[in-house]
Amino acid sequence: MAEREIRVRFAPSPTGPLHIGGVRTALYNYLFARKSGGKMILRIEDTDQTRFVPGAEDYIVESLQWCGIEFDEGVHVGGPHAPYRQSERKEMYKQYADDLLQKGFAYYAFDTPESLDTLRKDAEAAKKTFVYNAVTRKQLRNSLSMSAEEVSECLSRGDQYVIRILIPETGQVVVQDLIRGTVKVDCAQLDDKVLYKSDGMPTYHLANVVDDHLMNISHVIRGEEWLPSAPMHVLLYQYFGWTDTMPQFAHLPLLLKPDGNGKLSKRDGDRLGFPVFPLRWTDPKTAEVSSGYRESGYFPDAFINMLALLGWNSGTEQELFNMKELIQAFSLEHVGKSGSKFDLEKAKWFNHQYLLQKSDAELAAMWIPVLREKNVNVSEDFILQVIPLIKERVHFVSEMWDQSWFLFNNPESYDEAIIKKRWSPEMPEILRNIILVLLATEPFSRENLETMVKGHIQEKNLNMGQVMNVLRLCMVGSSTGPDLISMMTLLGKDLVVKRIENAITAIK
RNA sequence: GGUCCGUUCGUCUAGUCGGUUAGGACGCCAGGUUUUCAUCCUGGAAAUCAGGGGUUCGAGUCCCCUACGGACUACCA
Repeated sequence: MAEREIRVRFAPSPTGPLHIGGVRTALYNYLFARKSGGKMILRIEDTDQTRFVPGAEDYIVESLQWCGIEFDEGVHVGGPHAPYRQSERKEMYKQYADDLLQKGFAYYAFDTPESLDTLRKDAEAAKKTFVYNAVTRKQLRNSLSMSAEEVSECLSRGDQYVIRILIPETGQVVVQDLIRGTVKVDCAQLDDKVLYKSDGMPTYHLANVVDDHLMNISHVIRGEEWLPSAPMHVLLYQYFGWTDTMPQFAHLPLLLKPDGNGKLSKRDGDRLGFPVFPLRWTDPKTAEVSSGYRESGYFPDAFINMLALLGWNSGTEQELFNMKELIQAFSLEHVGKSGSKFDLEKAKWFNHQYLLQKSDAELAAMWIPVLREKNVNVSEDFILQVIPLIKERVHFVSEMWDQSWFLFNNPESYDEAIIKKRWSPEMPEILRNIILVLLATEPFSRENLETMVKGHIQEKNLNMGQVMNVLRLCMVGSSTGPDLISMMTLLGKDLVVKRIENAITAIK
């Protein structure tokens, strides 16, 4: 077969925010396209008008942009196959449905939704499943069971109708899946799905196949939930006579709930306390807010790295990949077959790794707005000195304040447990002597401080651990925090002395 | 219920040509460093490869069965 240009698409439905499973699908498409020098297309599948959610499309575009997933063609960037919104392609689909009708691969059906609903309920009551297929279609109201006159009468009268695919009574359909291998299904198991709805819109199945063909898509990489309908899609390609340009399929495994089983859903995030959406989303109807990775402080590259490894691996022991490296290393062959559970701890670890990779200046730029909000008015230079002291201790920029507030504000209380453990009646006297030493330390540099303070403690034969920890208590109010001497250097002589005096007065 | 897909440490996974002490990472535990905590370093526990049958000198790897899990089963995508 001749070399075919690689063209893949990500085709979400704007029915709400894109969840991380969708982002991962987009990512794998993107990596696959970039790896092979192919094109990446964003198509919006909005054929269901009843489920349209305002803002969802913009949300999808913004999310993907934040993730660094770029498109060569699509609803927001245009391209040779525009429009890329299926609602705007509405007029194009009818002719394809008609084509199928003409070839006898599809038929009109006049059953009302209510009548079908009743049939389904009856079947359910009899512990069976109603299927619109070879065994039932002759008993239903359609162009197969009705006379030609009756059909044209219904049509000219303007009766509501749908167009259904005609599944062969016998035979097999074979789907070649890049991830799952050969999947065979008996036609008898398939049902006559609606291709064209009574509102004049195609269903996913028709629109999807037609657009993939028209847009010359070479590979369909989508979620596993589409695997059961893939045989019908293959059949459609056969019916249209497009088998020689039919895309190759790859059905991705699902993202599962971290606890228990089942696929990850919006509710799980709320329940387990982690975002399932890339960006924060406010439901336009209910005003309900769902958290996002961006707002939770994840770096896009960390988020993408984490997501990429949920279902794919490089085959090596490398775990940290930037987008460039992901593109280089990606291959569908290394995509797993089984669903993977999201792991919050590992997601945090990834973010920590990326935070460590950022320069102090980058972190300062992200942190300063947070500090300003807390009315912290210190020089940028000071902030730049704080960052190296605390960056190793946090997963997120948002956690930096908790690790450093005492460098900006004096402690107002002192940990009782530490007082009990380290404080002694002679401590005020010892501290006063240390203040004297501090006052004599000139310049107040890290090196000087260290030799002066430690030298004094040794000289006076004091307990190093006790004094140092009390000094930390004076500075921080508790027993945690970065290196003591570094903190004291940063705080400066006046503040250090003041904090010791404060502590002496406060602790009795 | 039916159809299809799946099943290696708690979690993400390596393993793609049958011969490995079944490897790595997160998390967990211990020791070291840091006179604190975190980081970091070292080490450890952790998978009878879902179970059972085959095939084979030899099976996580091939075949069959069973179990369990999941997806789908709309004029939704």
